[in-house]
Amino acid sequence: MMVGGLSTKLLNICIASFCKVRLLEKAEAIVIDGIRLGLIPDVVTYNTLVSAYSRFVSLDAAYSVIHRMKEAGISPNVITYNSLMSGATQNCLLSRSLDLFEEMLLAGVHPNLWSYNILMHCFFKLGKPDEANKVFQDILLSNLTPHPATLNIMINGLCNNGYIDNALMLYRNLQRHGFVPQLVTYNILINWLCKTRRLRQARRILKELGESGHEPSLITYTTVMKCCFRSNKYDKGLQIMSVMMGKGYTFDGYAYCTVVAALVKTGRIEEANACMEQTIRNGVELDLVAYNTLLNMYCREGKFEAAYKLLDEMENGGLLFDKYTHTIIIDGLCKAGNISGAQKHLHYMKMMGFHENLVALNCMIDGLCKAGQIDRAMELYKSMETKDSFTYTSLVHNLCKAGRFRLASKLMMKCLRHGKKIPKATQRAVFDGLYSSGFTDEARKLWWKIRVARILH
DNA sequence: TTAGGGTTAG
Repeated sequence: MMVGGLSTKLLNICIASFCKVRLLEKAEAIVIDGIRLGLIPDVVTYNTLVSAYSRFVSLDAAYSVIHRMKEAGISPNVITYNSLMSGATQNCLLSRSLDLFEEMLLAGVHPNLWSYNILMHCFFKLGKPDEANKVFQDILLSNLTPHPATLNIMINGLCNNGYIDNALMLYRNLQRHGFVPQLVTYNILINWLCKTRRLRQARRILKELGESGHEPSLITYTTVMKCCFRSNKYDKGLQIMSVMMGKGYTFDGYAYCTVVAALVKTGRIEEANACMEQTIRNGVELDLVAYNTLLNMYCREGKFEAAYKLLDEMENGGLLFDKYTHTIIIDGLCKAGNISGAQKHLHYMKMMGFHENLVALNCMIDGLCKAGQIDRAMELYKSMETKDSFTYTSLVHNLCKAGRFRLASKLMMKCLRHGKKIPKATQRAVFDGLYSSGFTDEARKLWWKIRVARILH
């Protein structure tokens, strides 16, 4: 429909641009203005709104648009359902997403390739790679031609479910059948190979990316930089950051958080502060992860007033604290020696539904030990359902410092028998402690037990 | 539509 040179198509472009930047109220205002001018919203108008509401607000809000759509005599089509499914999948409402697929079939709407792609993604997120693979096989057997994104979802989903070798095999097979990897494909593989410490293979894929003619993106660099930090190669990681800056990449929240977290971890707080200021100057909108990074920086600096102010800011902005937020607060308080504050927050965290936050409990154990309250740390340890090598290392190390070598030895063996690692330095401290305290027989036995555990695990 | 970021011990 055209009114004085304006058309619904043009109106839809305006609405889509507001939706893209989450300005849904403005998008709705444009719809109303359009109607006043005689421009009738069409299926594209409604689908654009459904997509934005299901991604950024809620499925209920998206359904209210569908209700308006139906009232206007327009039936939801495959794009409407795909938008709902995509929003549900992105927001981890996975069973809702599967229900929507059924609902689409019941409504007599035929799924298209995009519907199957979302369905595959959803199954992978649910940890059901076999189901996802069935969908993929159905696509191959049907008359639908897979989109490169279909293959990327498959490769990433396999990696995400622990099937990296299968993903690599699929990648090679597809290449033999003429598939030209996209930059995204390379980034997916590099990321998972880095995460699983298969660095030789990661380098190979990185080399293939270089030979492909694609220019590595900000995402590629962030992935490699993070990989360096993960391997404690901080200087190399920071060198990559300099290369990125030299190449003129504009850092986004992901890149900044990676750098700030590494600087904080290595105690380079001033540089971290400068980096964070640059982030804010660049207009990067802070999300939950960025807030947590900033919070950790304040806690490490001992700036608790600023930290609490930040927590208020997060709450006022409608951000819900997650397990990272709670852990950072508890660890920060412990490291500042405020054990009772940390315990109060631990209690609050549990009330908020985070009962088994292993990392937070480990921080509490370490905090109690360092405050000289090892028996209370042991009580907490006994009450925990799961423990990891951090739990044991903290306890064993601090028991040694307190001269309680026999208990340290007992705990350490329990840890090693469960196949969990204990740093060599901690093992040595237990052994030396037993020996120098006169428990020479026990020390010798421990040495053999460590060797046996090493062979068995 | 698909890819990158945040927490703990030694």
